[in-house]
Amino acid sequence: MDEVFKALADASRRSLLDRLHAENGQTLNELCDGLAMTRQAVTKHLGILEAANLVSTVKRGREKLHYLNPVPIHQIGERWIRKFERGKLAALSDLKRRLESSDE
Amino acid sequence: MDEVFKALADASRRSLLDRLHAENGQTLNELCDGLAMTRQAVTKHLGILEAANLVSTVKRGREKLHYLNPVPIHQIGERWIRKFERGKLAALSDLKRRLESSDE
DNA sequence: ACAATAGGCAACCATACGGTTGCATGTCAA
DNA sequence: TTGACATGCAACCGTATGGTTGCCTATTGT
Repeated sequence: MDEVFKALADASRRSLLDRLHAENGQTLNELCDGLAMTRQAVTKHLGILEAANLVSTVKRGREKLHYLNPVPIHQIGERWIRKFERGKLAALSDLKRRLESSDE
Repeated sequence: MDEVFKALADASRRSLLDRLHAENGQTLNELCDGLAMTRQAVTKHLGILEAANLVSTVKRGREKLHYLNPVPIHQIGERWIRKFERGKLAALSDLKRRLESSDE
């Protein structure tokens, strides 16, 4: 879980996920297109995404295809974000009440 | 958005959010209890959470009360995670198909 | 009034991180 | 077969990050 959060912390990596979401199964070079960084930098990012299980790869000849794995993202939604949604209204009214009472 | 992701990337900070979720409106010292780090370290973490708008604070006398703001968490769920859930099944079957075809 | 309590500020430190360059390896196509 | 293409590996670099220590300020209870 920690690895997933850390992987998602970087905007370049989130954008890579976006691109895979738009078109799945891209090669390294395809994913490099238009990005203002070296291929090696992208390789590292993809490595981190793969280590976090957010991306799976398949080698096809001399190419490496990258596939998005949305499961960890989904799990964060289910196991982490949902927890905070339950208490949301209560927390907000708490906060509001507290902020208002500070004017007294 | 980026600030929120970055703030959530650290396990200590997520645990602070958890503690505020369990009991809202705690002081700095209360939040320090049982944590294996200095008060100053916790202060920094809370500062990052506050900068990301995940925590709001109210000063009451010499104490500072910390309140969870679940809105950014909710937004990540809505604006970011949901996007990937839509294509989830398609992506998974894509991946499955690709993995299987690599055995051919 | 004043000691204790709650917190703030700033400098410092080690390490992690994002990125680069340079070179090596493996695969395809003519 | 050999050159071009796709990727891998490793060393290196500057900066961000998480954490510490030391000291200062403000509030409070007695």
